[in-house]
Amino acid sequence: MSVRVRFAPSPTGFLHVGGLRTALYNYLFARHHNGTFVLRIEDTDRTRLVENAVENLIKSLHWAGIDYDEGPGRGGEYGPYIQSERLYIYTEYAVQLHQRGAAYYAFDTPEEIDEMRKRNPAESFTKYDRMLMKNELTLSNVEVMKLIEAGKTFVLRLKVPDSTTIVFDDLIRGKVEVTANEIDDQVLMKSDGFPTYHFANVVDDHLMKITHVIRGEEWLPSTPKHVILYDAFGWDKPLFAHLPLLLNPDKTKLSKRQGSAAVEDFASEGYFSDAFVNFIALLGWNPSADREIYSIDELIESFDIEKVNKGGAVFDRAKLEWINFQYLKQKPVSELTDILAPILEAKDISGFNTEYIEKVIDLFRERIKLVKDIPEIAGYMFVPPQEYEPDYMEKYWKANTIEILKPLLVQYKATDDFSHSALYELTKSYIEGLGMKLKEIIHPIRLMLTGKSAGAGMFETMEVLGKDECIKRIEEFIQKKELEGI
RNA sequence: GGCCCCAUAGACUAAUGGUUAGGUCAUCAGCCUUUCACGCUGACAGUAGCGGUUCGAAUCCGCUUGGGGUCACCA
Repeated sequence: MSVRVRFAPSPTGFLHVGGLRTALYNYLFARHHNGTFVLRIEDTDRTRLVENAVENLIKSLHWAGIDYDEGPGRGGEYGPYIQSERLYIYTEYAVQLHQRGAAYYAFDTPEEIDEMRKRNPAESFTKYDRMLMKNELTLSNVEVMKLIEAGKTFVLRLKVPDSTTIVFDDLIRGKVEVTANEIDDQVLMKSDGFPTYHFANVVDDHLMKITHVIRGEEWLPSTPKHVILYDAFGWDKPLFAHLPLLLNPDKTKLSKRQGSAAVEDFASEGYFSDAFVNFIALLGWNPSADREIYSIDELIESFDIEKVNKGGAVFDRAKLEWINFQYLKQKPVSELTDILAPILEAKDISGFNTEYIEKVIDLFRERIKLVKDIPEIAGYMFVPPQEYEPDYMEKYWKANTIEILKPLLVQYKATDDFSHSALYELTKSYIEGLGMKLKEIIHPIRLMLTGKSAGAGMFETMEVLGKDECIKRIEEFIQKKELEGI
């Protein structure tokens, strides 16, 4: 039987990083087994619907390079893939489940249920008390009919079997056991006619022939309810695999409160999607541990759901940045230019051709974390420095600096070869001829050209900046200094 | 609190009964040097605790401790 897995997010906002990891593992599993990866939208909570959430979800998945075989916008023979379009299906199966005696109708109002829960505040577990509430088990058939005819709303509840033990196998955790007494009579169909997650997810996974349910660990406690449903319908169960959670630095479930948890934020911050996926993949699983950088094909090739860790993994930004940097070093410069160009444009920096931008990128790619850092760290490559670091000035600008510089400037003007190696030779022989060290002149030059103490190699920077620009900046700086001197 | 899950250094992980417990990030130090980075070299640092099984335990079992998840007409 061929493998079929699904990613089933609810469209309540943006794709969560944890959601992306779940999607990724499903994707890796499907591709590894030449199976099918389904995207299903679980939008059965009408109170939490968010505009454009589905589009955002798909956009983020697309950014990450995770493509699905069946789902919204793509079709497939088990559609529709949006649960709100499948209501007639759930209704049908709800009736069937009721006929099998595995579920019952209940007429309690939310207030009555609240009251029931408050009745035993000391109780550690406030299960729906099926024998004390208003439902089919406590009312006569006549009373039930009356309530329905009176237009009273009702829900369908799962009739959890008494005193049995629910057992299921988890691919990652092994055998999990829960006694049925601990399980609540879960609402399956809400009074608005929509199914709850628990019901819709079981019906859909069955109808969509899902073979492996790979989802976050937060679903582990409700899995016994799902198992009861499969058994009540007499359906084969899929295999379950509950992934460890992604954690905040304080070990709680990864949330937006502690830094970013939305995939699109990382995209807009400028992380590379392949680097991000690489990083996420290694949170909870590692193909071998002898290296950190893996292509998506390598991840697919070696993915093994049974080797996924059980414990939660802290999302560590420092490691993300390091991995992103490894990709940054390797990327073709054209790809980086495509990223930088619009950023420059947004900052009203224009008039630079691609060739120049590429040179700037190569000069700085090992000095930045993200491409978007370039305008900040290397703004002087595009606009002459507006200010000069006082400390740096203090340290390297001496009373005689201008006198030393002037003859050198003449030589710079005279040379036709403004390559970094030629500049190096020229400068070095000049300064050593004065009995000085190279660094004694490099710092003043850096100051005049960039205003900053930190930057790329000086002569490399000069080469990229170009002869005209360098001379212009030096002359203007000297002029200004001399004016100040008067 | 009940139930469930989990536990290798600050973080991510490897080692599925036999290794001086390996790698990576972070941190620290040194080297390189033209500043900042990169790079290179090295260092620090771990099997939560206690019992048991075994010739032998990070690995299997139990207890304790710690952490997390979950207990809705949310997913």
